[in-house]
Amino acid sequence: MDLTHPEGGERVTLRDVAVRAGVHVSTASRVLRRRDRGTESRGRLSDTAERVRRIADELGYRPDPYAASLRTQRTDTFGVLVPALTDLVLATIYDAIEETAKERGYDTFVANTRDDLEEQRRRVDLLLDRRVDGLILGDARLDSTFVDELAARDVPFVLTSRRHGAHPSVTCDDELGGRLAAQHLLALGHRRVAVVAGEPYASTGQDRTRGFLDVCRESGVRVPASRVLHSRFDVAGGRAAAERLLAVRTPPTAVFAVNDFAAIGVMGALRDYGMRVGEDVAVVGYNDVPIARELPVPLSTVRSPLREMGEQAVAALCARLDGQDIGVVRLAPEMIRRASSVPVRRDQG
Amino acid sequence: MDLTHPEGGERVTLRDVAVRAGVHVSTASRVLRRRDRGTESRGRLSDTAERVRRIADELGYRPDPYAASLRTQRTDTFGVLVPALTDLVLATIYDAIEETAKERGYDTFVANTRDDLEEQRRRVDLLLDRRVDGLILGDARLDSTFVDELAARDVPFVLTSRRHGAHPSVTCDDELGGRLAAQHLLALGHRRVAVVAGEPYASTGQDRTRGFLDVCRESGVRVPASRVLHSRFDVAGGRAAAERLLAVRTPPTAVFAVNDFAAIGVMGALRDYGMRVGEDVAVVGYNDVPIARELPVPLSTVRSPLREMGEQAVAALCARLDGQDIGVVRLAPEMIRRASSVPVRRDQG
DNA sequence: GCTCACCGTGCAATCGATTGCAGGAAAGGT
DNA sequence: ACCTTTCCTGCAATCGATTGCACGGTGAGC
Repeated sequence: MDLTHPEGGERVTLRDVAVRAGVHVSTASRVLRRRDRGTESRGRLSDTAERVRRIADELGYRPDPYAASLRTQRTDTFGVLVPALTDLVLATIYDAIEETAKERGYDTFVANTRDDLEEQRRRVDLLLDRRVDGLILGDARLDSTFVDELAARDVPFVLTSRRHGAHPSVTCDDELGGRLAAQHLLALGHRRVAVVAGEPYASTGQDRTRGFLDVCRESGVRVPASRVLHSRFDVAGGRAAAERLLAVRTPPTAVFAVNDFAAIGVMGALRDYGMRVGEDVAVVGYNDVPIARELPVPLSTVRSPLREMGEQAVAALCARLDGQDIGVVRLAPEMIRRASSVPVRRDQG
Repeated sequence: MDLTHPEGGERVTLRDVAVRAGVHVSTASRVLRRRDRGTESRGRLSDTAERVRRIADELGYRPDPYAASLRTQRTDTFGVLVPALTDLVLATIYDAIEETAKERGYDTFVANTRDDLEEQRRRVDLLLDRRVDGLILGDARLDSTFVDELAARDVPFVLTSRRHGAHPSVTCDDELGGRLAAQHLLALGHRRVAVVAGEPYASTGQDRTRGFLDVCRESGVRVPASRVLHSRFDVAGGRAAAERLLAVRTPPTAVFAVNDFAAIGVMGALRDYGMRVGEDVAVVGYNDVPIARELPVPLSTVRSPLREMGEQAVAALCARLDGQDIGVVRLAPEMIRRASSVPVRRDQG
């Protein structure tokens, strides 16, 4: 067996490379470290450097990132917190975060917090134990001072998906998104409208709902509190809210759900009540996830730039680590009209 | 300011605790390390131990996991590879993996490989650089020898979602699942059936398709090759395949898609061709993701125990690290009947 | 009262890298 | 030809923990 190139056995360390190349380990470190910097173009390599690199390649040397961080006090990793990866919205944002971070030389650690305050604290502590260089939080809650505490502790972080006060964040302009939805439904002639508003502690639901209601008010359309219901952001949540909305004498002719999955739940409830989506009740969602357009009744929705949010969140965190000051970034939403929302019928009055 | 308890400043190290407690750092290490073992019950603590613990708590000491792994050569972390976290099926499995791993004292690193062979190699190397104690692969490809190579390198791993030869794996019994789908559709009287078969390199799609076709053959129902189409596992993939299936003189009366999202894509295509799901063409999916039952036409599907797969995959990997031999585990699927598949009509014959 | 075992503690090496400092060689300037 | 600058390299300390070894004290056993 070829003991000089251990495959499944012991790892090749910098020392192995150095010994083999007949140089000191510090020399080997410098040579290999420079390579990473990419400043290759500046002049030819010395013989030694050439040799060290060749041997490192031959031996399949891979530096131990932990040993390096121990010394440098940097880990080149980010921690990412999400309420749940099974939520396609957050999964998409995380996907973009991971990809962008990698391009910039960072690895990421994700953690699910199930929107639980205790879990949020625990997971952040675990991530900080792992010496992450910064955090991206996708689960900020308006009813918690946790992000304020983080800021006070000087932990570098950026919020995404949900914003929180003046803390650095990259989100969709949800208030505008809510306004677009309202303008759309009102333009179709709907006057008896309802909102499936999401969790009260999430800025997403709150802002979308506020924008929506603001436009209604400005247009003189009254929306009683009984037609604005909080809900979970998933299918079951939308369904539960819709069941309450429909169990009245004059149900709404249009429902704005602040999340596509909740909107799908609303559609399910409508079906069970014998009502046709679009024809009997208009439904508008939020985010424009890929299935929205393929549903048996394609879902009208407000598109939010999910991947862009992830990308910019990483950019913002990097900028922050560079000492720059990033503020609150809001990306533009776009109204997508589909078959689930059509003009109100006369008899729906 | 209270310099004895640095909040945002330098970290508290074991040395700080030791000095403060008036003991050697090794003593502090031993005391705190024993706590983790949980063998607390065995007798009262010595004064020293008591003091060290108290001080560690007061100072908010948190051990540096990297420094520890450097010495112990264990990281208590697993690496997890998935084709994409934006696929709810894999996200759900990962969610269970993460939770189970944490219960057993392991942190996890996830990586997306987009089902790309190059990326798969790269990401595994990065995970191994990070000294993960083991890998869980959710993206094994039948057209690649990568897992064979990993096995040859003695890297501890377990496959999930997709199996590969005799390598340790925890999957759904997909062949049985395919059989269930076929039995269901044939029992409804369908004879002109089609399969949206997923990617050819995934055991999931392959096994489900094989099971389905086996039952058809055993029942004397011929399924021409033109009605078995490969596809991506997402909505767009199902839609593309369905468009080809429907662009013929006598389209099938039933379609089995090996994935719920692909099934939703099929439903979208049917709608655009003016056909009604369930009434004109039966559709059966696979996995029973939560939206399946809330779709305007609820989707019949083969339920696979996704969370259980994740849990057992972790258990299997732990067992393997304990030196035990785990074989190929297949969990039972279940047929869920809903409105998207109804008895064939006379005129469809 | 003596011996042996055991427990608690300290010492120092170690894991695998990075980096400030210093010495020597080569290159460049006058 | 001499001095200065620059570059390359080696030495050794360091990051924050863990752990084998040795030593001293205490308690048990006879």
